[in-house]
Amino acid sequence: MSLKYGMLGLLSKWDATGYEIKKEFDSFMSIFWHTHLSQIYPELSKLEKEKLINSRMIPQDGKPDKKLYSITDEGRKELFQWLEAAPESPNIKDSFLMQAFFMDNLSAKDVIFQLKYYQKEREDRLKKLKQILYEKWQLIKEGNKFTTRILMSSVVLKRGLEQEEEYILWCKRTIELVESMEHLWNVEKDNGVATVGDVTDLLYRYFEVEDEEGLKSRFNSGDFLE
Amino acid sequence: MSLKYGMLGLLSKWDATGYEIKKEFDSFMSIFWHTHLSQIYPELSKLEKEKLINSRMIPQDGKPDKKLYSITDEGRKELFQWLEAAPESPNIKDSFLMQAFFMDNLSAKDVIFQLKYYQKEREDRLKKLKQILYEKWQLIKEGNKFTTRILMSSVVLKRGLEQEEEYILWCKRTIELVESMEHLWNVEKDNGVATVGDVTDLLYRYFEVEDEEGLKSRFNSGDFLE
DNA sequence: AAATGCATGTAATTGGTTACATGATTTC
DNA sequence: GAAATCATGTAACCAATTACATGCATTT
Repeated sequence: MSLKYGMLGLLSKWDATGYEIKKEFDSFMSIFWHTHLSQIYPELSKLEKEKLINSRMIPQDGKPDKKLYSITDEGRKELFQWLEAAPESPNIKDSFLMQAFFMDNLSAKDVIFQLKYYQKEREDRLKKLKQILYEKWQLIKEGNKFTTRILMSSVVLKRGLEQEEEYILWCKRTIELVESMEHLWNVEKDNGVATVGDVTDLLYRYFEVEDEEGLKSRFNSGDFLE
Repeated sequence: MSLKYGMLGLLSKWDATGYEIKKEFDSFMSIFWHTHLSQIYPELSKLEKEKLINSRMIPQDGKPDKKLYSITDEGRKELFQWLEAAPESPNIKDSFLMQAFFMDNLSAKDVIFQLKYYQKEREDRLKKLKQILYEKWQLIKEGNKFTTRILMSSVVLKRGLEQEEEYILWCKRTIELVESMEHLWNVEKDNGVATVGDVTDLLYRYFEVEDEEGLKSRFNSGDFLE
């Protein structure tokens, strides 16, 4: 349902072709969404049928003709209605975390390998983000105008950066933890048991608490009765 | 594609019915996935046809009969293959961030309202998570066994907590920033302009940097040539 | 010569959501 | 008396991905 509004949102700023919309989804908007050309084109046709946007053909030389879309007044109205509507409650789908959740089936070495691999993926994402944002920052400084548009892009970008940085940090800390608990895998292989006491110090450090009380207050927000 | 493995993963730990699987997705696994009963039941039938799981009917009194599923050796094999496979690159879909990205179309007051609303959603999620985790922690302490299974759940849970806490913090900081920049909306209404210089101090604080150099080094990781 | 970019789309398939359908028991 | 819990499913629909299809210009 959100793709529609992402497209209307873009077209509320500039006229664009499907191809250009896709590029925007691949750069800045990759912070919060991703889609395919084969989804964009039918969606554009649909929005045009609903009269939320309209199009005109632009002939080009040396390049294929393009179909430039503009938002209509009805389109703007529908966009604003969505912006004012109650935000959807988050429904996260993080397939890597799902994988990690079941990685006790792997050897410690393999777990670390997967974590390092994924850390790199996130680092690449962060690098790409920073590149996009550095370019935007140069443009903003040149124009020397600070608008609400720039403000709202900036806060979203901040979230994007944070998200990547935090995930990378988690990967690093988790790799360290698994390394320091590698013996757990051997203990289990020999049908032995490790007690909770054996690992409390490592756990406290990982959860960034001082002691049992810290862990308790981290898990227990003190308002169970709701 | 991941739902399949989430279900196989669960069934690799305990036998379960569709209804029980759903409950697990609604509690701990809500950190990284969500689904519906109407997706789980057909998926179970499909997995049984593929011989990755099998089922037996359990009659109950006072409650409807239930269909208990177990994983097969082939199912385990396919699960392990997935665990060893290269993690998918993240494809985030965050409809609230998309909304926020276009909120320059709203008044500052409305932006703040939406941010506060969403902050509360995230706070509720965090509270729920903490509750689940506190209960798990009690169980772990009682059992006094620390296994690789508990380790991998713990690291995933850490990520879940972090994610919520960071998002809430971002909401708070962004509300503050928008409040302190409310004048931008009035400036634009009067067709005026605010210069970048007018807001640099606020931006530095928001991006947690000291000065232009800090901002630059935050955006520019120094490795553009890749 | 091969790959990438520009530019548009369709078709087939899979994945996910909402609505519908049933029915007993327990809790508020 | 109403709502929630337990328990299973189907049907319809919408969203998203992968594969297919074309073709010229530019870059490697």
